[in-house]
Amino acid sequence: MKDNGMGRVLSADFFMQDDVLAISQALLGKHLYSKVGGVTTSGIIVETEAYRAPEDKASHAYGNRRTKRTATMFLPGGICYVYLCYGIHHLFNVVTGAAEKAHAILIRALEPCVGIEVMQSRRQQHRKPDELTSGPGKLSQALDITMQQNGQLLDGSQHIWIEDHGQVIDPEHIIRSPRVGVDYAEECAAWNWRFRIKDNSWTSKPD
DNA sequence: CACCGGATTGGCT
DNA sequence: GCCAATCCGGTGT
Repeated sequence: MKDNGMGRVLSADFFMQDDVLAISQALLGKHLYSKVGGVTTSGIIVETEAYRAPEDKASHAYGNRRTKRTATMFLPGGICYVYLCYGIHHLFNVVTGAAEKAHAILIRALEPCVGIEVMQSRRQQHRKPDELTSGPGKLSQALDITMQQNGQLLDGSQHIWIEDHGQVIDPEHIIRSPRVGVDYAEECAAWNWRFRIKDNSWTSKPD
């Protein structure tokens, strides 16, 4: 366990847990950091979604489908899974569980914390504070997360890591709802695998 | 090798 | 509220 003086970097033990739904909720209130090009930025995780192969039809790895893209998800928990969505947006996921279990958590929204001015400049014309990190594509742009980070370790030795700063989210303050944009996933689309901090203004739209 | 469509966003009607 | 942007993964021929 590494400590930079601010918080504890989450260790492999945390990400290797088997219950991706529990980890998705435990990540709320944790701090996601990026250090790319020597610049540090961070935000508090306020919204997550779980994706769990093989049974989850919304997962890229549904049915344990192994391709060049999904290979990352079959690696041991504690690494980044990044992919390009709609040819434009990089979406950032945390891989969890043991090797060969393709579990992943999409980070959907952050409350900006460190390096807000840098994030604003990366967001260019969309620098309104409430548009900085209130969506999975937005937060990747703000933290400069690209395909370069796909497969990287989250242990603090690379560009992306997650810290525990002691903030605890009361389970009663977590909203559970269906995931966004997975209408194609048939019965899985109704599963309440989206988790948000109640009354937090930084979560993504739609509600 | 052609086709379909997406874990989104922002601009325009 | 509608829809284009823009690339490539996945599937089937």
